[in-house]
Amino acid sequence: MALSTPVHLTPRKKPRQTRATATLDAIFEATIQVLVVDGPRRLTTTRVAERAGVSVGTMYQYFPHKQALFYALNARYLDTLAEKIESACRAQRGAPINQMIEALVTTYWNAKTERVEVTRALYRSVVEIDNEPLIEAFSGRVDAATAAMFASASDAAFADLPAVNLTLLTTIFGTVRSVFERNLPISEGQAVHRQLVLMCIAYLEAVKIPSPRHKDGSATGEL
Amino acid sequence: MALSTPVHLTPRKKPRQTRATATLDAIFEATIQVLVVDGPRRLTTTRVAERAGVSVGTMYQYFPHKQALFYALNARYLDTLAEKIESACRAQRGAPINQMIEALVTTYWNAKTERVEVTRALYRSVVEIDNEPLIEAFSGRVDAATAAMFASASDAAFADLPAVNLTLLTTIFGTVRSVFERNLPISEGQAVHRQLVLMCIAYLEAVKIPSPRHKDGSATGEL
DNA sequence: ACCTGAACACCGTTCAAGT
DNA sequence: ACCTGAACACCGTTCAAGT
Repeated sequence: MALSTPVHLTPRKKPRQTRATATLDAIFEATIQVLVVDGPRRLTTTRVAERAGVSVGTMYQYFPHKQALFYALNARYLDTLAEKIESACRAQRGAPINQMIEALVTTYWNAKTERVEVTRALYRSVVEIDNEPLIEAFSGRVDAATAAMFASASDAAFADLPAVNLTLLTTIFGTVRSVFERNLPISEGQAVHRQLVLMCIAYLEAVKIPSPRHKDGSATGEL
Repeated sequence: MALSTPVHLTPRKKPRQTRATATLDAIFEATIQVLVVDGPRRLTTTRVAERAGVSVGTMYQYFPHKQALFYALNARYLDTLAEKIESACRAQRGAPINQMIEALVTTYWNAKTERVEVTRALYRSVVEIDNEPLIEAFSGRVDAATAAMFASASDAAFADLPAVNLTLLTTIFGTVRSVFERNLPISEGQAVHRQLVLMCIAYLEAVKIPSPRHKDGSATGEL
């Protein structure tokens, strides 16, 4: 289930003693703090080490370079996020499609807005790393989870499920990111959140092939 | 019309001689090239200067620091992009809403995919700078242009135009960014493009207050 | 098995000197 | 009015020495 990682970005060692585990946690925590307070550009290895209460040398025992630190941080974060989405999708199996969308958007939204500064810091830290493998692994997991969910919808089917699935995910993830990038106030963010749900529902309504037990027979899927 | 810029990010001087103008152009061009070829992390001031055929000192006559270089590059880019959107919106005044959406999405899409590597490089360079003022200025211009366009639609009106407008822009911009971030192949990108148009149209259909001369009277705006 | 921190290479930035 | 490039401070990374 863990995200795959290219060799050159792998942590140098796994901690074997409790002292080492504590050190690793301290380094991660310090990285987030420095990222949030000083921003990615002023994050120096010395500063992170200082804040974590270890020497620079120690950091380099666990991470071959600064990049690897950001990489590991994002891997951790995306792993947790993918798990949340997977579990939400599992919980929605067989539900009506509108409820699925509502659950998906809200799960993602809440995960991102839970700790706004951390999310923003991570969005910005991503640029420092070659994050394609991370994004790919994350996308693969989420694609699979949501596709399975949509396929199980009680009131709709889709002529080209992969395309619909990809469009929905790209739209939802992108919209949330856009809200962060524009630094929208919470109230406007919430408005966009609600509108986004409406938008996804309207889209699905337009492209779905209604299943027999559903009354509405308005639109046919045109892909 | 130009984007406003905080003092500390302003170029130090405007070129007064033709030689200086050529130097500035060379620096911008070199920056893009290094960005595309080596990536933002390996972009050093020396390397840009070398590629531009000037000394480091010359660069620092025009830009007080590396950040300012990225900033100016993005300002230029966003200025051109805003102009394209504004002109597309002007051309659509009074048109039916579906055609507006098609034009808006396609204008933005084409501008971003015209030179894919440059777009990607700029997306990545943004993290190095404090780009909030840039995004704000750009968003302000585009918000105004699209809001005016939608308000002039021949076949629809909206109960809460600002919310609809914000949602559409956030969604379109975010989706395009997402496509780049996921590194989707062109064919899938095009598929998402088409679906995105469908999605926006379905959304507008759901929230619009139809104007009398339009035949369809299905949905009422629910904001 | 894990930690330290001085030492080295390289990059951002400056400024006295040039045309 | 514009350009040069050696010089300086600082940051990423290493490694010999410590517990």
